[in-house]
Amino acid sequence: MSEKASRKGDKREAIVEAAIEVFAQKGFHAARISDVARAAGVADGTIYLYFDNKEHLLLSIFEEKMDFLREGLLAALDGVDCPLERVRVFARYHFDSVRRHRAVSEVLQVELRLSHKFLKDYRPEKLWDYLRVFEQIVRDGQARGVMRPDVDPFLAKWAFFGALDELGQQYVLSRRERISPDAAAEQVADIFLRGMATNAPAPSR
Amino acid sequence: MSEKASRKGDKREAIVEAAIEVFAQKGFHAARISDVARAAGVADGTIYLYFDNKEHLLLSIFEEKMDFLREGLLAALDGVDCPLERVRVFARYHFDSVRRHRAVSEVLQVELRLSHKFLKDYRPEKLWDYLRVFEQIVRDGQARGVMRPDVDPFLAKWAFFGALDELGQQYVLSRRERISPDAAAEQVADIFLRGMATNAPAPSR
DNA sequence: CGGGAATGAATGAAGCTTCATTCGGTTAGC
DNA sequence: GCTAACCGAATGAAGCTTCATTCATTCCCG
Repeated sequence: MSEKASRKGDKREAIVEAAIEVFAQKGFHAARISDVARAAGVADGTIYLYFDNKEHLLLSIFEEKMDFLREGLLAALDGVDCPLERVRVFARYHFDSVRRHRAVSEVLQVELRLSHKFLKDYRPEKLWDYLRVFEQIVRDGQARGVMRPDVDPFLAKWAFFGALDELGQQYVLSRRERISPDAAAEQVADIFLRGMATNAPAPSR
Repeated sequence: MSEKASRKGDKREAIVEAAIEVFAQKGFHAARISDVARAAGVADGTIYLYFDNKEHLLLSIFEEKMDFLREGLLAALDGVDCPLERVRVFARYHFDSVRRHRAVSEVLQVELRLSHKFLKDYRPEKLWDYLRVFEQIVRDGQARGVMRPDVDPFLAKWAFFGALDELGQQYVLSRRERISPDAAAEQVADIFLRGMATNAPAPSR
């Protein structure tokens, strides 16, 4: 029953998940459509029933997974009021996502950058949405007086993301031998919190 | 005279510089050998007199330019004693390099990551040498008591580099409209210095 | 049986690499 | 001093491989 009911979406879903694994493993460029097809258990041509071309398949992964990540982030932040604490939760959530969705992270870390740079008209709006959450946390923190007003939220956002992303990449590349995601999260949070907080925190409210 | 004396190295050099421009512009994958050859003013086949293959050409760029960057960094740090100040100089030097060698930066930012991840046996030792300078600054700072001992120099190194690299990338991508390299350098330095410094600096010696 | 979904072999473009050939300059012989 | 033989850097057209994509055919469900 349930197998049949979800039949339609199943194949598309299988292709997406297979593509994530294959792209993470070999990289988008080196991955062949036939690799993805084999991993998904479908024929080469079937992929073209669901996606216009190889590139479109990649972009679909970006869009869908970034949406998914952002939603998880908002859920993780839900109920956390203090901007300082929200920064810490952000860092923890990010590294937790890397650990739990390793292949997705690998694809995003490498291919999203590449696509943004070289695909003529692709703008990673979904990534920006994700990061805008951090920017807003900083603005809130400044409005509440718990973060220094001379921090530039725009620059801080990219610095913070760069730190998260680079450590995430090292974690993934090093096959988790050298880096503990938990330690990385606390370290990045510590540095940025001390870096951005006002010396004398305003009274909590 | 001098033209003849330097005749030999000239062509190789021309190819490397042309490749940097072309790779920065189109990306390694999309760049054709014939593009590089045309830009360098040589024939396609000539490139293979100096480089084993396309990939080797790319790796040569990494090796040579990272060496160059590290030497410049050491020169910039020369005579700067205080670890805190050295962090600031590092950040300034990095963004200055991005601004002054935009094409090189673009190639390193994108292709070095890719190569590290997907070329079976390429380890970007030269990048690690560059970053090890930062790690050593932190260790010195801790030994002198001006940086918190609970900062992990290894993690801090990657976080710092991630922040520099991401902002550098945004600067390059945005065609320098939104980001001032100077502001970025000060912002990253500020955050990391406040993030890593001990509250009460030890007496300077 | 009808029709949409799926197949996978065939196609053809793309571009890295090769290599037979060219050509300017250097050496050696007279 | 002049010419001939040689050298090896440089050339660039063509070969060869590698896939992304297509589409005629088959399959299977209702």
